Amino acid sequence: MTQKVAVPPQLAISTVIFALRQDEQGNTALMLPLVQRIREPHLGKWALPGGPLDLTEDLQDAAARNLRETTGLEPRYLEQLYAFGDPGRSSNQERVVSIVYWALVESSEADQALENRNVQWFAADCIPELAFDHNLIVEYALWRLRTKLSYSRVAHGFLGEEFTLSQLREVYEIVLQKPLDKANFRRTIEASKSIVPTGQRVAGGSHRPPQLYTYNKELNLTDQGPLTTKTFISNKSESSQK
Amino acid sequence: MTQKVAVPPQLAISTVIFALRQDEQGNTALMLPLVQRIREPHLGKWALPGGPLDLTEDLQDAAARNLRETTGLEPRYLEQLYAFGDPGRSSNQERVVSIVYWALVESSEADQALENRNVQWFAADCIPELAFDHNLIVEYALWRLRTKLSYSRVAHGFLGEEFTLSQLREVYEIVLQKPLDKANFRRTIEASKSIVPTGQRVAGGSHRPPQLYTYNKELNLTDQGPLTTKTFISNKSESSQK
DNA sequence: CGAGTTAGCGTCAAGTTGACAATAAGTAAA
DNA sequence: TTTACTTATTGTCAACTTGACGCTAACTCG
Repeated sequence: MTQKVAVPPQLAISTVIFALRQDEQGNTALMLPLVQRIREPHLGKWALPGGPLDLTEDLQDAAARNLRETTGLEPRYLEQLYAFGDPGRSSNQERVVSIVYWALVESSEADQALENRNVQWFAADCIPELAFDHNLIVEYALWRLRTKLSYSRVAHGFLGEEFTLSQLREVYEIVLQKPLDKANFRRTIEASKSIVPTGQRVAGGSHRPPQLYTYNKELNLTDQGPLTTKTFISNKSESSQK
Repeated sequence: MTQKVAVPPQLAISTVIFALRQDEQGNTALMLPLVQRIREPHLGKWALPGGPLDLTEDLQDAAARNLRETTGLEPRYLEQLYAFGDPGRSSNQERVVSIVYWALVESSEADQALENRNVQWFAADCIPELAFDHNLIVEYALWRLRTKLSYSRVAHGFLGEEFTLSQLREVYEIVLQKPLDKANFRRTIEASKSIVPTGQRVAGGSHRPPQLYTYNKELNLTDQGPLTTKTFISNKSESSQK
């Protein structure tokens, strides 16, 4: 085997950012932002946002910064996905180990996210050929999102502070790509105690006004990794006020 | 904030190795090997086996090597756990990001594992104060093992090629620390299709001879990380013959 | 006021789960 | 050889969960 490298493995952080957003046809779809590479290797190809790790920066902070820098948004949910480190996944000149995070951002904000020649949003089920092993990474992140949605309560990462059951169900339907029974969905969610009615209703629709709910902050969702890792489910109140 | 480091973050691999083994009282217990640190920082404390990443080595291979070097054993199951990278988790002099794997080794072999002044096995529920953040890591690995045992079929990582349902149930009972109903356990496992009867029985006990089973190799257990990562459920036939 | 629309509740059958009783098939003692 | 004992394996039943689906509630709009 040839000695390919003279420098130690590089460490990088990348982030798979999910949001529900309008696609070209105006339908709400699960989408993610990609950046176009402006240098070799893989110049010109689309890739996950990411970059090297700052020397004194926490891994998760780096992922959040990363997200902020490419989209201008704050994560509502952020969790480590996996560390990818195959030799040769980057190029033969250098070895890069990427610690990848996945994030959810609020849909209402995602529509105003940065977008330009270098940053573009793609529908999750319609991703072009990406640089490096990023197609694999996106696949895995998608799988994790879908799996986690089913057994955990991460869906509110897409929503604002308050939402109706229908909105919540819509999130599930779009992400899982299948229709859910209204009544059973309500039953399941209510049994999980993960939401609390605010007492307010949404007037204005030409139908019975729905209850508004908030997420139950008492409840510790499920694992987001080891416990010391700071829990990253932001509330509106923590970040900037509208 | 002070500039603490002059060199880039170091990359290390560590492994949490689980086996069922006889403890001092002769009971079978969930145990793991630790190594004593022979240099600063944390000189003298117990720590997870691990070391720096070889330049051209796959992450998972490094974990397996690691395991082999400290215990002399081959992993029967190996999966990435998490990447730990808090600045300051190692020392103020250097920053180390550890990619941690967890492994299962076969119980029958684990009893013959290497053990000396530098390597010692500890009961999982009785771990001393460890170096770095390794107590946290062990806690998390334990949580993952227990969770995964319940919804996935990793238990055979502790067993040989053939085993009886009682042996399998004993693995569950020891790891989950609670008794399980014989009949219901059988029903659940059989429904999962994860085991296949070999047709052979174990004679010799003063009771009805039990069936022997093998794991169903057709079945892809569950996620061990992204799909390209080589699946690491070794069969006896792959490694050395007894 | 009636039509249209979504919200929210109720019901039922099928499937799953936990507790536990009953039978099977060996070995060892009487 | 028969009986006692032990674990294996099968069976049953009630409680709970899940999916399918219908019905009523409460709005707006024409």
